[in-house]
Amino acid sequence: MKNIKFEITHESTDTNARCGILKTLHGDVETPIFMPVGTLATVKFLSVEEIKAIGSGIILSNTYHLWLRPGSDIIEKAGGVHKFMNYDGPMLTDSGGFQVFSLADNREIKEEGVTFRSHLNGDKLFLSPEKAIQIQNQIGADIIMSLDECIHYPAKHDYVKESVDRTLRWAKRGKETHSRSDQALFGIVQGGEYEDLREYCAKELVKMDFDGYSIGGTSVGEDKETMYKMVDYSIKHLPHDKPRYLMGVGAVNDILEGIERGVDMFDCVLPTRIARHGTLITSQGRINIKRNIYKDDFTSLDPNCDCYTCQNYTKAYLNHLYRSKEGLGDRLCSIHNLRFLIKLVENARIAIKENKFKEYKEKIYSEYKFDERGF
RNA sequence: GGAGAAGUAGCGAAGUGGCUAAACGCGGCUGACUGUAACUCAGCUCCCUUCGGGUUCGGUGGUUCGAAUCCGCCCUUCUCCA
Repeated sequence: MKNIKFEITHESTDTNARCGILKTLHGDVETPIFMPVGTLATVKFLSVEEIKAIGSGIILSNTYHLWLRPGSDIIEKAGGVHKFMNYDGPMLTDSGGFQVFSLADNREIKEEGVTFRSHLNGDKLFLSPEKAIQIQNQIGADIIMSLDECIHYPAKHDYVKESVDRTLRWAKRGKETHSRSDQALFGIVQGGEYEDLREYCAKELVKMDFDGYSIGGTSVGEDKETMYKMVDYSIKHLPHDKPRYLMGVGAVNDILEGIERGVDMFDCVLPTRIARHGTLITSQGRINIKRNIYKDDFTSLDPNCDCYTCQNYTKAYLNHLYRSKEGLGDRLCSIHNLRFLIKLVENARIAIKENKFKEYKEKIYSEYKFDERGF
């Protein structure tokens, strides 16, 4: 049984952007795609029905977090993560590699794997590339990731080289461990901001022949221009006919820049996290709905948005929900932010098919007011 | 009418001679957030301001080198008894 199939349906003539279909056993996903993050087998605050209603084609979950709670055995016993959370669409799991980065205070990296201190109770945990795959086999997502080391920025060339070599050995070990033919396995390109290391890592991964390739180690503190270079350096050496996934990227301009460079998949916690913190992404830029000026603003968030929130609620009401710390606000704003990005990418697909992606990007940029840092 | 208790910044509440423009919490304002330890975190919140300065702790008059803190009187609120 073939795990996934990727078909390129259109290549834009004005940029490197392309459209495709990712066929999984839980349904087809049109690319480019933005994937909402549901770390603990839940996109925070949203029901599966709501996730589907916003047009989400595929969602993410996380190996490290599900391993700790409820435990991958429980998920396996439930019949896999799809059944566990009552979701029948495509799903992807991250390997725990990002937690090697984000829980850096509590871990030690060795050739064999990573020793963690559980962020929940301090338990000593050991995650190896084999273990990361075994857990993901138990969880049962359609697409799974190799364990990688996501490196801080900036990092010295020597260290990055050493780390990339280890990530490559981990990728190989993970691939040899992978036992489920119904799950696609992606390798992850690292290499920091160094062109030679990105190239080296990409080429070595391609030799191992993964089902798809992720670009990792971005949005870890570098400026945007550097990040785009990291993408350029990596993507250049990836096979044309395999999906490319830019991990952890979800700012409006970053998605558009990624698509322009030939990225097929994105995921990011940004839309859901900032939604919970009261920040909303609109076609005119970000707004903070908690601000006083929205207290009696009875217009909708974004006149151009077709989401449930914009169709039914006013800024004044959302402002009230946040001031009152009512969870409905977090939910409604998460729906909006996710729908905004999903729609952004849906329209990008249309533009690509018409060979007008560049024009599309420029139109978005002309309306969207970025702050001085580019968000 | 009598007996107690209390009045501190928008609110609640510490402080009971100098280290106090006054802890802390709430409320308010602003900002951050990119493969989720995040319904979180950071800053500001008497007035003018860059340093710095100016007015504060119910009112008023004292004591003291120095008072939100001690004393007198006045005002207000609460509780209990008649």
